[in-house]
Amino acid sequence: MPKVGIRDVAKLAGVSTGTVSRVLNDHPSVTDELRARVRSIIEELGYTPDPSARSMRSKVSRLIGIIIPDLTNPFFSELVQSAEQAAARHGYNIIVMTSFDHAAKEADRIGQLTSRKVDGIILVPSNDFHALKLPKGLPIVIVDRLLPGYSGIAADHRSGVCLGVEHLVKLGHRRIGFISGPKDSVPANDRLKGYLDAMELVGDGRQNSAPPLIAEAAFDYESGRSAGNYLLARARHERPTAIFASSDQQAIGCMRAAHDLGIPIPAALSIVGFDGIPLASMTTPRLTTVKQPIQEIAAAAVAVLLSKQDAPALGKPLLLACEISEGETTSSPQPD
Amino acid sequence: MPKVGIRDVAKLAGVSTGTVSRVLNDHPSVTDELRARVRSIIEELGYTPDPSARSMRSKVSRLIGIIIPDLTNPFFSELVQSAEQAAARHGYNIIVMTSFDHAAKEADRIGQLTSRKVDGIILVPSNDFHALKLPKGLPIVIVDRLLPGYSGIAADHRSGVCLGVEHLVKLGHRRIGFISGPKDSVPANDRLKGYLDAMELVGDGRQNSAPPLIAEAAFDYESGRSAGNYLLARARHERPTAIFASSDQQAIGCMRAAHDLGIPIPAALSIVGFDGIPLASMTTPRLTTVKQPIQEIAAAAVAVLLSKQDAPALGKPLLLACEISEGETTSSPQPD
DNA sequence: TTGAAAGCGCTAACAG
DNA sequence: CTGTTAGCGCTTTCAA
Repeated sequence: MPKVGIRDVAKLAGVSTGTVSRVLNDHPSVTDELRARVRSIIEELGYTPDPSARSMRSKVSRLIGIIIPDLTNPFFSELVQSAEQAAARHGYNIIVMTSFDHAAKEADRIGQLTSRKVDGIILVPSNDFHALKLPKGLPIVIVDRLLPGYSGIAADHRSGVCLGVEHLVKLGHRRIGFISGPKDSVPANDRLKGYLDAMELVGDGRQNSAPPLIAEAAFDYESGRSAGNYLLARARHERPTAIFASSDQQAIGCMRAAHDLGIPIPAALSIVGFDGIPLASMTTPRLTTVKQPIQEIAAAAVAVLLSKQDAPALGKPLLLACEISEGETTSSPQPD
Repeated sequence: MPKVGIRDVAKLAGVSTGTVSRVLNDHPSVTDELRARVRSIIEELGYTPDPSARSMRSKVSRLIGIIIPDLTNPFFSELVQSAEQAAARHGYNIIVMTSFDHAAKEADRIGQLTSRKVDGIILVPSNDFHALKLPKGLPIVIVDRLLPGYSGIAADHRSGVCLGVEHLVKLGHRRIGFISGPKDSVPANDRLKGYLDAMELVGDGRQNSAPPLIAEAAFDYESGRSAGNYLLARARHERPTAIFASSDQQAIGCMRAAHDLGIPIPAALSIVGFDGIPLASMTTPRLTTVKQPIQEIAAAAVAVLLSKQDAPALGKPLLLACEISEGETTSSPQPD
């Protein structure tokens, strides 16, 4: 089968290759009649334009690159999946790359994507990221881990966490612990701010001399477990009656810590997580969590890229609202 | 900055574009001296060849497509990540696509990848997959869900499950329940065979009149939970003392079922899962599971593709060994 | 071993 | 509105 090219179509339709090309690209200046004829021939021949040739001439590859720190993280895999769907709706495909939170690898990947001539990049910056040198001319949108000085798209972590903590407050909790993320992470700090916002309204209900109710940790399970142990290993009257964790994985680790200490959930301890990954609904008991609008974030990122309005380098980030997903790890506190 | 092309390099090096091209492609017939000179100029100019132009002439895109049913499934996301790494080591990039277990979408995606001129496709076929019409000439390797009549690469599910069940047997279990996967799934059936293999050696220790110890289910959490309820909702003497689940998610669902029925794990019920996803080590108690060699599978798939030896259409599948990962959900059975 | 030159399949001026 | 034509940046004969 001698591969069918644009000239075959042109010949059979009795038009020039130029016209076929214009039909292909939905150029307005083609008679409806011709357009129809060409379309049917294309159909008949099963012709598909060669993307390389196209990209070479037009500087458009219909390819979007997405770089994330770790695909094993359910949050990111859902992000990628959502981006893939959004892109597919526009005839775009996705090249995925993993940076493993390694700035050098990340820079390399950006270079690869640039030379591949992708039409845009969705980037979740690595944590040890410092000087981002964005290849200019290439639209790039920062997602989730917003960088100070760059605009981007993310969930509104601050108000989301606030929402979750307020939920606990409404249930009657006052001594509410917080497991934060790594302190050099922008989203982690936003989440911390959300916690502080909420706590300011109610006071934290503990003596000034009492140990702090905030534990810093990485976002993973083990760190959450350690942080949970730290927060819970104290006398009952100064132990938090509820804990808000900055990630679902942390929350689940914290559940483990509580379990090992013989603290029943939610009877003696309420726990709320953050992220809303599938995992959250597979724990026993099911985790109450603040759900990030992952699909919306991905769709917005793709939309920005396709609209060619390369994200204004210093504009305001687009923040999307979270919502609470109630599970079985929250209840009113027991009287002391 | 006027983009640097191959002629710039050629000019500066005082050679022809042909020579530069040959250096780029490691063509043997270039003097070491020239090769060195050209290389240094390339370095100096920071020249990177245009993949589109390259691909157009040479029919090589350095792109690999990977189609999976669902990126949200941790098994697949790890597979994709591993493939990405393996590909990157060879200068290849990955285009991901999700089929959502939808045969039509899958066919469409295969078409897209074909017209993108990817150098190969890694395919985890959708479940409602029937007639796969593989575009010939395009290397494609079937992974995980092997298709009868096609060769491919997968974990050795059968012997893996056998391993897990034998582990239970060694602990002293005889009444071992099994949660199978959907019956039209090849891997699910392989896993079932592994269970039967192992049980044949020991007998299943139940009266012939007793209800069967096998429950069919989808691979997800909720299905595992239902199946667990089914297997456990019976009198103690005919209830299994151990359950092997065909997936970790099922196993976790089953843990939930046991919990709700007040059956302590592992004291009154041992559970073993299958897959070895990160999730398995985040449950309380930690899940004992049979781990698939995901990285090896991905690496092998990429290797097959790059070696251009398009997987022999009817050859024998390559089966990679699983290993057991011991958690806290298994122990010897309590005496009745 | 190297250079010269002919395209790969398509798009985008430029005419008409 | 449509046809003609000149390349896009590279690889690859074909000669030298």
